[in-house]
Amino acid sequence: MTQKKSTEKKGLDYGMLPGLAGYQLRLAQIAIFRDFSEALGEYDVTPGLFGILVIIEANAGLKQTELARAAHLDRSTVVSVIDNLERRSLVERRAAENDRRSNSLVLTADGAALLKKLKRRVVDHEKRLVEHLTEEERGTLVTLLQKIFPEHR
Amino acid sequence: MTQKKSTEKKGLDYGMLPGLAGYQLRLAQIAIFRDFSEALGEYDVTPGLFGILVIIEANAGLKQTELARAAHLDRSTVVSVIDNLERRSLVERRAAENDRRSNSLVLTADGAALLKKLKRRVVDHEKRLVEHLTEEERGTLVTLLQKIFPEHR
DNA sequence: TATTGTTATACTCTATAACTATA
DNA sequence: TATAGTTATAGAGTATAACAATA
Repeated sequence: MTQKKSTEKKGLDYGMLPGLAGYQLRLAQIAIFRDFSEALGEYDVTPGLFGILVIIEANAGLKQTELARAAHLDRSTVVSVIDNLERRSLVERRAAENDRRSNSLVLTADGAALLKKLKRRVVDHEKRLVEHLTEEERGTLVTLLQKIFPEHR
Repeated sequence: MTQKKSTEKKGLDYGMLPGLAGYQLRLAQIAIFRDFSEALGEYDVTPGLFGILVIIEANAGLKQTELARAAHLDRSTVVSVIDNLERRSLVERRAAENDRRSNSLVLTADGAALLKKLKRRVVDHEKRLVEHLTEEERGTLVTLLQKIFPEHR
């Protein structure tokens, strides 16, 4: 009931959707995923995988269950993710000290080298992403999002 | 290299992730999806399905291909989505006028009635979502997201 | 008993390619 | 030739449940 020019030919009416933060978040997510994949396409690394590599690098030796919690994944899902990264020689499962049930996850040299390249791409991607925003707006956006999901206390 | 208190026991280091708008968007998305599903759980409607119902309501008679473009889905994906909604008697495929290849999509009476209920839930969900934001911050957030993904020109 | 990693399995969402009927 | 919808198929990404080894 907001827009009147309906018989114009192309533009559909999105109803209440554009006013919903949840919907805008969803759209932004889609745009981001596509640009991210394009930017890192040749390396076959999704946003999720990138995040996992960063977390392993920043917490060398962490256990699979810890990674699961950090990445909001089930333990069983982490198994296949690490299988994947280990197959590609980016990550290694090491025997953990003190607990023979656990694995300690570390980046291999290859993994660390790749991550370095990925980070540069991601920074470029991030710039593209917010290129229509001023530096201040970008900061505001991150702050507002953190308020919605206060994970990093 | 930003945080120092690493041996504290629980809190992992997220490296560069928290500063990335793309990452915060991703986290917010996860939180939203979970709360949305919980809010509409008994109706078995995802954020995506909700959006599709809204678009069909706001553009009664639109064709499947038009819906595909609007919802960023492939034509073939729309087929199963509409199969699903039609099976649940929420949407109807009608013969389109002027073109016997196309279907015209409309909400059924049941679909319209359900959507009315869903909208109330979604408004509540949205309130919860942004409850840590002021009204002004909420407006700012939507505006900033629209700038990232300027779909609604 | 509880926890870690694993397996087997399945479900959702999505896309690609080839087909059909119309245009 | 081109387009609308469909089918068959496949691939991510994810979860649940049950299990063996270890705590």
